[in-house]
Amino acid sequence: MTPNRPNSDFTTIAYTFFNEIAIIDQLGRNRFERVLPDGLSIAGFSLLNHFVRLNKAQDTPSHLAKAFQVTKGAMTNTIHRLEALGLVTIIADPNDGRGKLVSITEAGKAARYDAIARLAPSLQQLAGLIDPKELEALLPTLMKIRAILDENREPDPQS
Amino acid sequence: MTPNRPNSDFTTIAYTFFNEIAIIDQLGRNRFERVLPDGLSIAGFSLLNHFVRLNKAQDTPSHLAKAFQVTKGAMTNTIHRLEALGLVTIIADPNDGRGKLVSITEAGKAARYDAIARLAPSLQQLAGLIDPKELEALLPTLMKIRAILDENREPDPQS
DNA sequence: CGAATATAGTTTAATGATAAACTATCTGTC
DNA sequence: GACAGATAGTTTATCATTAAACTATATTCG
Repeated sequence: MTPNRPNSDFTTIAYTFFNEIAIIDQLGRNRFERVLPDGLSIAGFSLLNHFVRLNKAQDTPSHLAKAFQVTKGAMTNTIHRLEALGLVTIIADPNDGRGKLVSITEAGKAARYDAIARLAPSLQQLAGLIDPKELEALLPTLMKIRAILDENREPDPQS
Repeated sequence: MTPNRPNSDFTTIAYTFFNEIAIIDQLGRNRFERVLPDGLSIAGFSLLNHFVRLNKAQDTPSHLAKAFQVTKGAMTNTIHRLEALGLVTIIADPNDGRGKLVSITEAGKAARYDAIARLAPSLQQLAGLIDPKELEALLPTLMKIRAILDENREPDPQS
């Protein structure tokens, strides 16, 4: 694709790689979204899942934004939507006048559980079509690449 | 993550996989966007690149939408933006009153070439950090997964 | 202490995308 | 040849996101 220049090999591989990644992301996202209960986005589900998986009682918006690598504005939006659905609560941080503390509610835990249950058939189908070993074999390299991209982005996203 | 249920192995692997994919997509996209000339989006660049790589003189919006797996509305938007920049032309299809034909302009080819040149340093950096062989080794499985997801989505996106 | 700076969160404008409704044209079939 | 249905493209409303400007509170240090 790129006119004669060194590393045009790498260029082609990288281009193909990112292209496949983008399409898989799109298809995976789409498949997931279709199945999520009304009003719950992937971002919202991920946040609920974060609380349950890490067994966290509370977390700050700014820490959440960093954990999910989105801007503070995006996190404000996600949290407020979840709050409107009654799936999280937001309180002022008693120890820091600037901060807030987000907690998952019982309804939030239930919504997460429900979302996982709804997701099951879709995953079941995939499990029959993709060899889990083959999928698993990709993970170490993907994680390595992710870490490299993460460490080497130009400036940080607005933080 | 999922309460005791068969295939919870696969569930965990799939969850991790899609999570890594999403982050890599986001970071890769971001890295790419920063470097693109003003007003040119990844979608726009991909379109220009499509014309040059496949050496196509013309293509229809609907074919392009299918090729890139986006909705017709998204393609309308992408094409109109490129047209506003003078990078493509849009004419009525003489053989089909419903259709249009999109062509890349000389300015469009130049913009694509320029974008690739701007991208080079970023790729150069990555080439030094990621083993091309390791990256390449991922491609067959990624492509297989992409094909499986593609063939097995519930309904087609609005087509 | 007080001023400069950093950090937490919100808001605004813009982007690229989707889904769905809509218009216009084409195609097949009775 | 007409009508039902398919197909091409646009438009509208909505979404999740970013970047940047903004407010408010904390922290650091001279």
